[in-house]
Amino acid sequence: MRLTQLLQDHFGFDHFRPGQEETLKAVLAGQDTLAILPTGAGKSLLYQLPAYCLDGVILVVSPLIALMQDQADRIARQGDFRAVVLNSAVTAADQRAILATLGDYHFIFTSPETLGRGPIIGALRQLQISLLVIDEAHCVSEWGPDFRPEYLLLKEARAALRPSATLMLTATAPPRVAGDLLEKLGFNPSRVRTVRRSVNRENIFLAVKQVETAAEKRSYLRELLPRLGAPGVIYLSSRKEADQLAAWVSDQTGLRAAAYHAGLDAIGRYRLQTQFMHNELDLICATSAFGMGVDKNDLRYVIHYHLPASLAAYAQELGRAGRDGQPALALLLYAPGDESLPALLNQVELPSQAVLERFLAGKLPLSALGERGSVIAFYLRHGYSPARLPALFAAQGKLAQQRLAKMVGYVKERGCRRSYLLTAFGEPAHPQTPCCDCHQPDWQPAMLGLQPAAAHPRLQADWRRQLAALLKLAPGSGEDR
DNA sequence: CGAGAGTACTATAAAGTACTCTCGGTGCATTATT
Repeated sequence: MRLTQLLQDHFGFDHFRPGQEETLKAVLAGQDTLAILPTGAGKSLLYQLPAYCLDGVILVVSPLIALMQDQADRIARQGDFRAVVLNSAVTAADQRAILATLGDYHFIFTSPETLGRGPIIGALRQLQISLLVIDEAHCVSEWGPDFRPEYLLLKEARAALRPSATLMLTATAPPRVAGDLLEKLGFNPSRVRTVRRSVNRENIFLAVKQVETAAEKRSYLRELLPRLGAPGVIYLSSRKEADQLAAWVSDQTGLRAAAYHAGLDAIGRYRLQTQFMHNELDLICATSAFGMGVDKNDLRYVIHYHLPASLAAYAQELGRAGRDGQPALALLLYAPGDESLPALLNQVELPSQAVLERFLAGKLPLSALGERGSVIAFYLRHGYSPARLPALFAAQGKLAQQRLAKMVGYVKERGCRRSYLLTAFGEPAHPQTPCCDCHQPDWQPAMLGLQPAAAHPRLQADWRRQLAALLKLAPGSGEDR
């Protein structure tokens, strides 16, 4: 078989991983394809290998510019192809030079925002795009109108570029998200080939711990974390609380913890990721900023201190545990009322129907709407008729509500969490052993095969005093607060 | 929206009350007026 030959010759593998061959065949036959494959399934191969068969440029749209250069470098290092990056990190002079010689490249990596800007589409239109790749395609649905609206302009970009085929890649997309993203990209879903592998991760035990207060969450963690092993991740929905929890965990358990969120600058992020990769940290307390591009396959647990806004987001985040196939734990801590924060964020991020009506009636200037005003302005600037806006935002708001309800349903589930998750993703229920806390309410880390973390030289809890001694300061004189 | 922190007030001073304020996530892209 020719594909397998290419795989051997250029990548050194004997066999495709599940879903890869089916996706490649569809793409090479010119079919628009949505590939929903779990993490670690080798997604970049899905657009690298076609380069050996197709003439023309492969255009990859990806959400994080921080990862683009790395992706391009990796392809260039493999040898046979020229890859280039176009985004705001590229100087204007370099951009001009690249645009003038765009035909020399086999791979072009860019962001939806850059793609949506004038001259680049024009230059790309002169080329034959053999494959348009939309990486992390669930972002089209999740980041829809409010967060990164340029994702909705991909529909027009695709129409303008007329690629021979489009390949959409994601690790998690329940049927509703899949349908929504296809629609937002202007596809007729029935004419798109969907390759879907199960979201089930058999080595991950699923559990929810219901408590009454935040204090109970902490005392539970103090008891649990030392028995879980390392490394692990705790997700929170606020930066401040991530900072606080990291400090508290370090103090209370001696585990080496740090906080990761968008408040860190690029250097701080890089430093933390590197330390974590080298196992110089036991756990990271993170917001949703942590994830994409984190390539650590030995996470023993993913704990959610707060409720994610959707089951898709939860599946994405918990799926980062146990990529090595070894036992891992996905635990969600829940206190009554935890759903109010995601509910609020859902509500706040979109202009309300009442506000929209008053704006459309000319009774409210955009300038009075703050950030929501700029979202409205964005769509008007891009040719959306004002009359379409209420429906666009109403649909998004409803979708967000429904997603959150599914997430709450997971917490309340009594029968089998795994089956709940699977059915939400359109798969048959499938309990297993070990499975989840519904079947094993008295589960313990050791029963799951999780071992306590190796002890590391404990950080001195009273470093302040030690430092004072070192500096020969009188006790207390160095104290702030 | 609504919880929790912070401030002002009172007027023996201290501590309690009422109030106002702040926050609550993700990342592209930024290029200029008095």
